[in-house]
Amino acid sequence: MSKINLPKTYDYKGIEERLYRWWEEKGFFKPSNDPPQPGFDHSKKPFVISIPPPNVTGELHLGHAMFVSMEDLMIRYHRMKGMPTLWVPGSDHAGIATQLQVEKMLAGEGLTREQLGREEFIRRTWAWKEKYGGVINRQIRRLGASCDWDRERFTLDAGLSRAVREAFVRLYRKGLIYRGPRLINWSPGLRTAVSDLEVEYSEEPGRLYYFKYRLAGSADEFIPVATTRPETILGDTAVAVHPEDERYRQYVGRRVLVPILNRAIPVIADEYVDRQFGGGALKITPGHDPNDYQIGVQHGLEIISVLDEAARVNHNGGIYAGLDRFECRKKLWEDMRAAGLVIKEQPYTLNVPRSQRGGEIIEPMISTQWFVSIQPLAQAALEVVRDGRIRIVPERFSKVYYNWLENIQDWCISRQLWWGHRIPVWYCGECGEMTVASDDPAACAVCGSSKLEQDADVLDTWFSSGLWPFSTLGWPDDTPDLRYFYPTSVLETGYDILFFWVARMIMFGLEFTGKVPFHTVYLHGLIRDEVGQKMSKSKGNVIDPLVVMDELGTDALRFTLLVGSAPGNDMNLSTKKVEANRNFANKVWNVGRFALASLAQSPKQPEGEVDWTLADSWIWARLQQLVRHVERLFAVHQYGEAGRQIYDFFWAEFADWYVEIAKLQLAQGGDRAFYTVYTLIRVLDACLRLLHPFTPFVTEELWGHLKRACQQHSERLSPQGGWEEALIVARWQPSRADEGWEAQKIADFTLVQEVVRAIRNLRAEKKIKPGSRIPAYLLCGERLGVLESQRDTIAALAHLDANRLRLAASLDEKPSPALSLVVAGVEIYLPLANVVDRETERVRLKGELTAVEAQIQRLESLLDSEFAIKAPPAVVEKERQKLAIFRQSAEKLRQQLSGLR
RNA sequence: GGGCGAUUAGCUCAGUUGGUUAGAGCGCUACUAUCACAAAGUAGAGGUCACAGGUUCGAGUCCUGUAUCGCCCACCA
Repeated sequence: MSKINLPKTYDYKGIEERLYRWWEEKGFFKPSNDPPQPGFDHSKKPFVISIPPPNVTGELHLGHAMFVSMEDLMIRYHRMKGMPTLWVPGSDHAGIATQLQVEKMLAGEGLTREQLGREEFIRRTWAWKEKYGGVINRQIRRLGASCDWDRERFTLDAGLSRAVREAFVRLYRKGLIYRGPRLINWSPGLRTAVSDLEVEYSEEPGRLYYFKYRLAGSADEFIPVATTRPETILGDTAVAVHPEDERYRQYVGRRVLVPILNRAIPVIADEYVDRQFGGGALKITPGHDPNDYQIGVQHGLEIISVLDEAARVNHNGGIYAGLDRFECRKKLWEDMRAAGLVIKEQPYTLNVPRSQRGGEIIEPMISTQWFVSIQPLAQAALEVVRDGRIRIVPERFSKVYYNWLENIQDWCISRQLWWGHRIPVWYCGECGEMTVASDDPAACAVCGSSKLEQDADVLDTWFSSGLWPFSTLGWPDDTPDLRYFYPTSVLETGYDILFFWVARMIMFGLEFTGKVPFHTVYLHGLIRDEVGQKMSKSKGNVIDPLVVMDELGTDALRFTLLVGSAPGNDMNLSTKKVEANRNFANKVWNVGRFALASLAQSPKQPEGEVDWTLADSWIWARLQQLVRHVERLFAVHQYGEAGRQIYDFFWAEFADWYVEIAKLQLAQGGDRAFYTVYTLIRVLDACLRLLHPFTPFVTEELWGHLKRACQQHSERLSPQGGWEEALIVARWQPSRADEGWEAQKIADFTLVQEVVRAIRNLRAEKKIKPGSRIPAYLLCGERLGVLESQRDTIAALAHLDANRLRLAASLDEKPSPALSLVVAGVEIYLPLANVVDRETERVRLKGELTAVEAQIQRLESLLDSEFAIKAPPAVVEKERQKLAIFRQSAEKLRQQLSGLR
């Protein structure tokens, strides 16, 4: 092998960064057809993805690595297909997460945000964002993300803030946003409202407390009631019983006394009450329980809040005012026990609502907040998926989506935070009326007073994320980007944010642009550790993608994530898998080295006509099949399966077989060598194109070497249409239909493979010295022509002595003594007297014969059944042929057996 | 309570228009420093495709049911 200056192992270090910088500097990440550029053509259909904006506070984790890999795959594929592609990057201001982060930093300085004041706190948060906010997107670059960084957006930047205000004002004017007191989920630690989605329920051991609700004006009558949260007794405004419950019917309409407080409240009847549970009666706390709230509203009950914003008991709690909710629970229960009101308590499994963010226990509370009337939006969002204008992949998630939207509650969008989009509503100090405006108003819209104060709350982070696909393209302005790139093509993300984000984008997209924001939703699964557990710092099972990229290369990580699981299915990741794919990258690299070295020694031009070998034709035919499969799989979003097939073809067929045969063909020199190099180059080039969306770095690097070497060598080696500037912008390998000759070549080559494998197998079994050249007879029957033409190949691959290799249709006198075997109807004899033991051979051949006879029997009965009549003729014919070959084989095995005697 | 997914080799997983000998990687066994690659090569062992029915000429694949595990939604105090 001539010297080529490529290292023996693929060394991604250095290559990845260099290539990424080069791609970016060259502008390859920008759409090939860009509205601001001269020659822009509006009629060309673009392919567009909006990135799921990672939290600006974030550090790269495998979830990011997953979506970046998947989206970059789609983007690179469509770019190579020649579509103008745009991948809009950005990040999310992540209200709560960021605010907590900055507060933590301040705490280090002994400061609180209250001490700083709102304005200064926000200034500090921006400073923090400028300093650390770029980390996540630098990490995303390392994955090879080919986003148009010139279009990078941040949910809190000026343009997007304007979009948020505009959206709010439009919804408000349409009557779809309202403000009012409602029972909401309150996070006492964060001191803010959160939406239903931000509450997670966890099963935890707790207690169920039974106690007496005494009837007013009666010394001994009481109704037994059970609760899991005794402190809420302070806010009870009724006791409910089932209307048909004989035990308590008599009490309905009378009044009972709230323990300790001795407030008199009514006994009401409601069918909601489960007679079987607890004492069969239900205390009603409309101020602190969602179900009780419903009942309270229906019955016109008083609603009493007993907790303040830190979940301490407020003035309504009488003597308990000022106590923390859990202290109160204890104290009140003790007092009730002392008062003889306690019946019993028992262990009980609770479903505790906890904050998705801090993990603290959420309190349902009455609070004045802003809400979106979600019904009309949800209806529209349901329709577009039902009628197929948006397709969700995998399809099963459509059902989940429907189910959620059909049961959706109004969305609480106000948060009592400082970091975020401030609600564009001003309250007049004179007349008290609201002014809702997209631009800061100078005066009250009602009375004209300038004494205005803006609402202190900010919007839920997901409100701005919901606008992302179009706000990033310039909405509410009618920009060229918006006109050309919207609606986007695919929205790709994890199924865990289907509700948080995807559904809201669909609702907002339809509402504000009148169009679906994307046509396809592709949902990937979550990444877990080797044994299927969620990765978490406390478990210590976290795999850091940055470390993996450092140690095994970006391509290896990407390929693993892309090929490791089916769409929507979770994936268990282990570094073992990444190692295997690192090995694959290395395999690609080394096939490349081989091709380049071969090229260096090849004749410049052929002198005669093209004369393809069987191997040449075979690999080409198989490549065409592969390209067609990949094309079909991509069309149905089966990217993993496509990658797997490319992997298998590349390794098990191209590298293991074609490259080995190429070595023989190259040794022949002349035109044979030239056309072998040509085939190597063409197939390698095609594979690099197919692999590029999966493993962009190794393919680009190798392709660059290949291109330069070919250009120096010969015009004849250029791909059709010439060499493109870079693989990232090269044409996707076109798929073409078979021309008719392929099936036979594949069948012929498969026979060669079978013969070679059979001989190798027997050699290994008989412990014949590896590499030693041994004699052989091949009795080929009607296959003589094919095998004769592959004589040298077979001899070399099976380590036969070419001078003592004899091929014939048949022989009257069989070689003996000899090891013998039959494969696909071909008889093979290895006349090696020293290893032949007649008895062992007899046993071995008998075993073979039994196996073949079993197959014959199976096929005979199959072909004798209705199968022969009802199955498609082609399928039946295939089985007939198999049977014929098995019969041949059986016949020959019998001969061999008798020859042993 | 409702819904979804998974169940295939020792382990981790593919297997999407149903086609008759079920694949990969890792691990395992034997052999191999030969010249693209030892991060490799060659050969091999290893599976009643969770279970029970059904549809079909034919089921890992479609239907029904069961079991186990996991997830989502709802939230009976």
